[in-house]
Amino acid sequence: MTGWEDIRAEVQARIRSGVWPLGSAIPHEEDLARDFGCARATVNRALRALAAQGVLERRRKGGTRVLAVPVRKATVSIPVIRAEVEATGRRYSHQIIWQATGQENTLHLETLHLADDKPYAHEVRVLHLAVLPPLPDLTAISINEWLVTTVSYATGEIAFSAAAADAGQARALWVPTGTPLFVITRETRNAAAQVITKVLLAHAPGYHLRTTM
Amino acid sequence: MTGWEDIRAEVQARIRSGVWPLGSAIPHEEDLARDFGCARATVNRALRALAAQGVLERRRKGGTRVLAVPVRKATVSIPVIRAEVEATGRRYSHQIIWQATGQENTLHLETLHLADDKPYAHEVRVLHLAVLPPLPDLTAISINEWLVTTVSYATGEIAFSAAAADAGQARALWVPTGTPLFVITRETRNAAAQVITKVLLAHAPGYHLRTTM
DNA sequence: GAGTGGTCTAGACCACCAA
DNA sequence: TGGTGGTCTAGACCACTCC
Repeated sequence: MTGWEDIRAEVQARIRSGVWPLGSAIPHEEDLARDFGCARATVNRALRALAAQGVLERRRKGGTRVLAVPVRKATVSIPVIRAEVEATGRRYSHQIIWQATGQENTLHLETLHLADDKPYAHEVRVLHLAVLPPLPDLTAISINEWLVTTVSYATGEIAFSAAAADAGQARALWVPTGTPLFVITRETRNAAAQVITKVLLAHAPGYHLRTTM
Repeated sequence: MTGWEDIRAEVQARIRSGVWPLGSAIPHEEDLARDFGCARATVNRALRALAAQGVLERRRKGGTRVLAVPVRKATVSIPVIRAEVEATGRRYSHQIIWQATGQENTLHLETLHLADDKPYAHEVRVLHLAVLPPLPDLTAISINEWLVTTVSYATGEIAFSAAAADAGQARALWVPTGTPLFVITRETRNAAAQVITKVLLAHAPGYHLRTTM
């Protein structure tokens, strides 16, 4: 009857109804546990979930407060491109358009990802070889997929934007220069905060990145 | 010494090193708890976190297995536009460009969001009035912000894409027709799965949606 | 049906940080 | 420095599913 999901819903209801206004502090876990007639751990689970959603802000000693500015948070999946293509029933392939070694032991790679032999996404990547194991044969497995399965879990930043196709992207994706492209840029670092790779991925027109709230 | 984060790291290490190959099943929580010398709840917390990350797949009775295709998951914040603008130190304002009532008790709204009086984003929205409380004065508070603070937590779908500016967007955002725009479309439903609102939000050039992994 | 993850409890200790 | 959230434990019951 009083699962942590129920408590999450009840807390949300109290915020929405104004019992706990935006920006205000809410009672401590122990008080809430007594109110709801459950263990503190159950309250804790509910409040942690709300904090992860962006509804609450929690601080040791500072207590829990309702965020003054509600923020919707959505989780987006960044799949391996091969899986993304095959999920739509198409055949995946990729071509290395160009590669060169750069300064500081880096490898620059320009790759075209295809779905049923039609351009799907154009990728420009810089790899920092010093912080990576020896590379595999990149014609057999895309660098994208190899990194995900090989490198230990890493942190990084992602940015999504729209940009006009430059000459290289236009040629690779069979579109006129200036065509709007959905662009994902990523910078990935290993556990020691060393940059592993930087990527700029431009998707062919029609691409949508979908998620649910 | 053996916190749930340590266990998560250890499980990830075993997956990465091939002890537990992609697609394979891993031991039950109880076994792992004995191995790691901790309570089952601690293992559970770690494995749940990995499942949320997209590393593991868990099913009652079916056990836990390593996903065959690793998926990176990133959480993006969808802020209220006013807060988003003010976070950059600029002054927020908005204008209702056009509105009209449509079929089935709907309200169509075209809004321009501004930062320091320069176009920031162009919004086209359909509201289903039957499932909403009476609307406020929309010149005082943007519909965006009112919905977030008023409507009970809702589910919905979001999609990100790139599109060429149409005539209306171009006029509102002071850009030529055809300019690449970052577009967010949203469909929000209430707890009864009734559609509350649909939005198409086109951002002025230069917009980036950022997040971390 | 039975095995596995999902969750709750009551108690405890700890880490952090605002007062 | 004391209060608050973060976490761990040992045990228990439950719900979902695969067999």
